[in-house]
Amino acid sequence: MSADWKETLNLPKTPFPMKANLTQREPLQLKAWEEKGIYGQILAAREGAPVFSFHDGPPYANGPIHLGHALNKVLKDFVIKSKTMEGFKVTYRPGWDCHGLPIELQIEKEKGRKVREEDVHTFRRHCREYAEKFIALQREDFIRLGVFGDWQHPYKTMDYAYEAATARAFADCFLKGYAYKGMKSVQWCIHCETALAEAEVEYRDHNSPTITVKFALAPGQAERLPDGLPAEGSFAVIWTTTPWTLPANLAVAFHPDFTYVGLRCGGETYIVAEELRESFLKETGLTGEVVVRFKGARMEGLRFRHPFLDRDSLGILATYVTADTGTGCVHTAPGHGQEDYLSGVRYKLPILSPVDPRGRFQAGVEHFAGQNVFEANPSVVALLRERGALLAEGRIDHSYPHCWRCKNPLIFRATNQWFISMAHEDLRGRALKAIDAVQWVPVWGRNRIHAMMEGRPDWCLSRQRRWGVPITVLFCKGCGEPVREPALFDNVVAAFAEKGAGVWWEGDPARFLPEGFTCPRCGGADFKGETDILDVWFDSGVSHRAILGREPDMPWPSEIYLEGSDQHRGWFHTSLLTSLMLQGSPPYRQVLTHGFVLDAEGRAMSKSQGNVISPQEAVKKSGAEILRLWVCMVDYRDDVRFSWDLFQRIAEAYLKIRNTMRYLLGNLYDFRAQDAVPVEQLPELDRYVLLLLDRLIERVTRAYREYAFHVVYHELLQFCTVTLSAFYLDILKDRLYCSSPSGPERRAAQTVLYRLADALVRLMAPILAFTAEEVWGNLPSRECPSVHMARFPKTAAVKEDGIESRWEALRAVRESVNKALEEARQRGEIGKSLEARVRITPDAKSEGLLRLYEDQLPALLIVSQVEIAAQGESVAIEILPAEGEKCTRCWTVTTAPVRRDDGPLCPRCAAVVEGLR
RNA sequence: GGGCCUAUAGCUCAGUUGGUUAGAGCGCACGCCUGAUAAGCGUGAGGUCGGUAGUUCGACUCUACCUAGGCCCA
Repeated sequence: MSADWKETLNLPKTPFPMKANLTQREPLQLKAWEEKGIYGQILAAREGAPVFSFHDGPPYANGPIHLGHALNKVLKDFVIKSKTMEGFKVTYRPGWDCHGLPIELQIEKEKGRKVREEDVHTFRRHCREYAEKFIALQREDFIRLGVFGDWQHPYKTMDYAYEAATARAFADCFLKGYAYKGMKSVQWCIHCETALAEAEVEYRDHNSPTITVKFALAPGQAERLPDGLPAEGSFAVIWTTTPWTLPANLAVAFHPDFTYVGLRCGGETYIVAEELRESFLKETGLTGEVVVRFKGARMEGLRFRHPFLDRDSLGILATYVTADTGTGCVHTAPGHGQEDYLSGVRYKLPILSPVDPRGRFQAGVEHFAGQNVFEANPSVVALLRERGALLAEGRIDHSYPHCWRCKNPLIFRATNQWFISMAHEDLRGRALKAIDAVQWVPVWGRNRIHAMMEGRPDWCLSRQRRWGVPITVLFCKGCGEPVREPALFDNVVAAFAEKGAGVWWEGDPARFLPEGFTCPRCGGADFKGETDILDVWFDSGVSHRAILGREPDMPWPSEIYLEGSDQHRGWFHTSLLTSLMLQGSPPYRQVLTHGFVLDAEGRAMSKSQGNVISPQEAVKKSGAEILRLWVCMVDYRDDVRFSWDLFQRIAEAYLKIRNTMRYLLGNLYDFRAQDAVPVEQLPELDRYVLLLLDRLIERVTRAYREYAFHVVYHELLQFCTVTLSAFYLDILKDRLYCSSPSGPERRAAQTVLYRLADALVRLMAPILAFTAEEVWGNLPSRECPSVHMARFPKTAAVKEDGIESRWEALRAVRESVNKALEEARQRGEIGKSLEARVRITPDAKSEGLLRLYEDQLPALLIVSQVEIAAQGESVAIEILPAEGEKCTRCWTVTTAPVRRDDGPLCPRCAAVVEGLR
């Protein structure tokens, strides 16, 4: 009768649960962290350490966070936690972007149109409260993800101190000569009498007149014309749906690469794009033949006569000219169209827009003064007909911009706006140079932002809005000159810092001028305040100035900016510009970008597609840890996919890592640091595994340094599954369970397990922030209260010649034996591998190795017996039933059983049991 | 329409300067174990490397075009 030997085995024991129960456990962990002030403790633990300056890009304080936010903040947390574990002191002060149109629109939506009548202070208070509400909401969600930072003191662009810093930054740009006031064409509602932002424009169908108009070639250009184009009686023919913009016409645009033709119709020659010749003839009912062909590029610089005004219209080139409608010659009024405006700027044309805010032509406009522009359309057509310039007219239904509020059609109107000049002090050139001084990850980010910087127009800073930082400029009422008195700005900034930017609208802003100030230009003493506010991109673009360099732990510049790749146009871009204006060099040394979160099919998530998954759902389902692991696993430099299927897979991978850690802990319940066996006394297998651990540490810490977090994931998981679970730990079971509890064999194994647990928990801590802490608390001993205060593990620098190649060969043998065992198992000859006896016939190459390790092979292969046969031609493996009797304690089959009343034991177990008495 | 980018097994990733039968983990299938047990182990099946054309003795790797998708513009 065999006894129950289980009592005599050292089976794993641990309070560390197999089931993670993350959704319940994480909130408790967060609470514990909060109670002991983990973030402050970490910083305290790094007192005196080198500082790694990290600056947070502020998300917009609107709406709950989505997966993109989660991706961004978790990546930042990886950086912060890993840099901290590298030994740096890393302060993380999160921020929020609070001003701007989206919040204004939300307030108008929530409170109705009446808020538009409210005074600016009440309105701004609504906006402020709205932003606060979402900051609180988003903050909770970010904290829930396990992101450490100074959540009690985030920066907000609406903080009084921040608003003051923004105003200071603008003032400096202005005083340095970068900011100027100029004209720009914007979408304008003549009913609401306001400029509209892109988000406020709705496209709906509209019925418009269409007219085909000829512009005569101005005289005296014969030598510049393409051969065959008559100097007299030639016309460029334009087509437009907005006749009323003709009084503002200043140019005719041609596509440089299109082929144009001169069409002889009666006595006149009409210039149209060749591709549109047929539709032109059809539209006008004319017949004609081609007399000349030339490229559009030939038209540049030619002059045409305005059809009813006494001025010329310039021939210009533009690649936005299309060949699907019209004539290929495009009527260009820089004051009445976005593209027209850009062309106007390029060709230095005036930005003519002789229309008042209510949509009426201004007094000086010949023929149409005082008329509403839409109502003026027929008058313009009539005048064209009268002058013989009208070749055709008709009507068209097309998509046209409308005001989202009053639903009326919009017009493009040039208005006065503040700009940052890209040319002043060679800002553009310096920006392009600065881009090359920054390290862009991935590298293509450099080309992306470089192209954007190269092609961008001057930065329009003005917004005709209320929720933002005012442009604090005063103009002399006498001569219109803006005041450049530094004391004005000092006063404004001081007032903002104390009471917020809202004070600009309290009373006369001229009160900020020094006593008795008069206009240096005309001596005037009356001043008028600017009413525009700053573009929100200016707010966030000066965050480096507002936040960095004010305390020693957050020096300027930031080591790194880390945001989505859309920020090449956004925050990276504006921050670079402000920094060059204010500091002369970039605000960051390195810029990392991540891609966007897509659905399972690789499509963008959108409400209309109904494929949106929220981080809140994910956290609720499986816990923040799994979401963090998702962020870690994917290569964020490209777009990343998210699906529940994938999420499930990650949860399983998590369990693998968790269980591996649990197993390590479970075998350390009776181990203390002083029980450790010196490395040189460890069995070779153990030393080999420590060597593999060294390799892992090297690879993982390098991956962290390179921000290649997906490599961390794969390395850790690979190590847990392949090296530990399937190899080392499986082999170790016998030694751990069956040896004498405090004997050298078991203590050696435990020494390694402890090293493994200690190293792995540190390596995974930046990613698995919750689980690592849980493991840390279950280690036999720890050097600090939190794993997040600890450092990354050091390699033990195990150096042993040949150990690796020998063990790789042994593992190859193990693989072959496993195959053979499986075959035997399939044949029903054996069940578990301990029932087997393995006969290996070595070849010349392997014999030495096998004989050298002969006595270790049964343990290594987890079989009962191994026999090395005489050398053969090639390696052969035979599986036979093990000979002898099964040890009732360790289940190996032994040929030398020790017979006892309570069943046979193998000699090892007999000795151990004896020792236990 | 333009700029930048992506495309390797069902999923997440490796694939060095172009050089043998393209790798791993997960998942899946089948089996073992029942002393990590809502665990552990083993074996196996999965890929015309998005498509087409080219350069080359040779292309997942280089070039062009195309397709699908992403971000930013227009």
